[in-house]
Amino acid sequence: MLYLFAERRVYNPPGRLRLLNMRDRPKFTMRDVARLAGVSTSTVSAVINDAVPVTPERKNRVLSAMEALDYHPDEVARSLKKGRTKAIGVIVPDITNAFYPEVIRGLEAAAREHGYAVLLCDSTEDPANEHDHLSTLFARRVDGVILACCASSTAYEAIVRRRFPVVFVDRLPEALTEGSVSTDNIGAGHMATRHLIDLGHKRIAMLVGHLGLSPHRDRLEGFRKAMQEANLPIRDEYLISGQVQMTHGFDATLQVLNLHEMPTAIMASNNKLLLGLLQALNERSIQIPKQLSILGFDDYAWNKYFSPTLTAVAQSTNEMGRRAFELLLRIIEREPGQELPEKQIRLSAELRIRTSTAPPAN
Amino acid sequence: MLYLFAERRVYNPPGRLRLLNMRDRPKFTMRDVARLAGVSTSTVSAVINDAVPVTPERKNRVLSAMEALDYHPDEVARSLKKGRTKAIGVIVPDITNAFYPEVIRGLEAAAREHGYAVLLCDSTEDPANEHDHLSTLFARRVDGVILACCASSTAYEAIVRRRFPVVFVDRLPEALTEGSVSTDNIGAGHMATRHLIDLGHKRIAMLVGHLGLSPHRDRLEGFRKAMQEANLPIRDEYLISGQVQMTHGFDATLQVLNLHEMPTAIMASNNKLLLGLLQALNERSIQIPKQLSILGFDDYAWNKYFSPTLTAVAQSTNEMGRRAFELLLRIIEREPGQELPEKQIRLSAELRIRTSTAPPAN
DNA sequence: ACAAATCAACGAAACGTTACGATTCGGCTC
DNA sequence: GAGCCGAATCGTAACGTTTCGTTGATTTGT
Repeated sequence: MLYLFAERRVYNPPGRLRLLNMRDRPKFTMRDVARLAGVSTSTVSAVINDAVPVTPERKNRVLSAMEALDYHPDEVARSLKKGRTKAIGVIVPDITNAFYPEVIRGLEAAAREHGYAVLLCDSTEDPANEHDHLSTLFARRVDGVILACCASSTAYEAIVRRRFPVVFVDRLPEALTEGSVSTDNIGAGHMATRHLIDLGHKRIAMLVGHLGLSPHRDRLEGFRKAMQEANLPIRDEYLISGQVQMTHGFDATLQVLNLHEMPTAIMASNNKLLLGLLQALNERSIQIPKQLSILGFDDYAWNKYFSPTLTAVAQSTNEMGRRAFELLLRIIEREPGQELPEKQIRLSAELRIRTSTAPPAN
Repeated sequence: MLYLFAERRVYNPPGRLRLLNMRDRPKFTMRDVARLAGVSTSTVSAVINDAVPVTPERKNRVLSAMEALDYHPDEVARSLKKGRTKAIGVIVPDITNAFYPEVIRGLEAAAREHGYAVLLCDSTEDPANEHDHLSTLFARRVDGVILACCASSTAYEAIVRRRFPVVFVDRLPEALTEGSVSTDNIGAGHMATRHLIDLGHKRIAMLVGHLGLSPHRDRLEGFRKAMQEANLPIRDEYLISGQVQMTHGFDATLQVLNLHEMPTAIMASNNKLLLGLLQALNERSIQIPKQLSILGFDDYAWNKYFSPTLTAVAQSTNEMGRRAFELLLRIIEREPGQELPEKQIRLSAELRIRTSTAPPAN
């Protein structure tokens, strides 16, 4: 029997050279370490993964052999063998929107603490890109995905169909049954509106953003709730929905300003719409907050340096990222039967009152 | 001989079950596709990689078998076999600095066009983190690395020692011999200073940032050059260096304002220092540009909405990312002997003049 | 008509790990 | 001293691909 295996060598096609794919310096493998330490590869593996006990003497021999050869286990081979890559995919709709880098920072730190790598994808608000990214992430066998989906996303079905570990952040698909972490946007919208109502505003407009995106839909719902509670009329011409970029904020603002009864306050449902709003008001030389109060969602360092300083609803971006990863990890590691204690996590927002909101003029 | 191999089966330890590591639905492999299509796995491989010719009839059989099983090649196995992962690592010092997401967007788009995935790492300006990230990227066998290094980085030696494909972006290590893409920061500093000089400023201060970082060092050099050309004195007390965050900008500004002969203009060497500068001026109620002109590096959408609007030097962030990837790709794919036509790429910056700079008061 | 060349397809080894059954070796009990 | 046990170690198959030498079948050249 030993003979038999020895014989196998004979069938190595002769004259085949072992080609190194490394550019120059040969990389060492477990086999080299094993040879140098005078043990089997299994022992080296045992030392690396320290699951199985190894006597201290041998362990040291292996360790110093690893040291001597500057050996580092090949994660690719390990992934193939284990069926786990220790990598996750993250898809965001627009990495130049300052909101997402903050989420990513939290997420990446948490991932790294657990030895996970992050594959970053930017869908540029295009469902086709999102779909492509998802395919390549699947092909690369990531252990899970964190997804802030874009409008008309088809990702949800694709993922659920495959029962792939996923956590949605910020933007959630409708009829969600998977894990998610998001801001309590209904509460946030309510809180923001309530602030304006408390100041005495009755005619409040909102640059709603895209109704196909859950944060915007929810903030609108919060707005409606607050208005109804205060018995204030909700006027359709004050609610401008559409897209989420700066130019849309600009156009929407002009549309509102051209109404023959102008609102006394305008809220913008994200930071890019807010910039468009500011641009339009600038152009029309409208004074804030004398003529008009304004309020935004998403709060960044520079909001404090606009003139006037901007009242805004701040989200816990860093925590959102961190919690999203932690939830994903639990989903990845759970046993088949096991259910999760909490799947839909909602983070509360915080209103930061500055000088862009004030009681209305009249 | 055939016998011999047939015999091997016998030595399969009996009773060993093939464990699926998939959660539920079994994933299909090339073998399944081959069986269904009635061809060998090599033929399936040939179809997938279409390097070797395959007759149309078989090709179609394979294709429809792939379709039927919803088969997607396992990139992990492919990577192991090929010794190439089609993945690159990107290390940035601070992803919440709006500069880097813009670079990343360009980079990621270019990478995706070439089928490369991006492993994102944030070193949070800490060389120890940077070093860790580099190790895990090596272990994961990425094909190359794009690196914006942090101060006191030790990455350079580690990479050069291993002869690992790398492109530095934005922040370059000293004595660089590897590929790089960066802004012509000397030119940018010169251009910015020149603009202030042309307006009539003679006493110009600069929040220099960190002298261990090439962009800051270079912008200072540009400043010096412009001052010398104009025969203006360079006063040490007007050049405050140190760290690069907002608080440092704030402190540095106060330091300058407390001098008994104040400058008539201040430049901030990055966007975070600029925010600190604004905060300090706000606090001291100093009017811009009446009492003081200010100018920043890095230009973002919101710079247009500060009051006054901010004059700034804009960099080609997107292009920086794209070019960095393209250069890295050439390095990865080059043959051992071959040299590269251009290794150190410098992108020119653009001065955007707005209302925060004006002739000095007196 | 036959050797040589071309071509598509196949089979098996190999990439660098891990998993797991088999083996070895003390130490213990009776 | 035979028999047994557990712990440490070993050897090999397997993960899912690609690579490449080999094999027939078909075409080409003379």
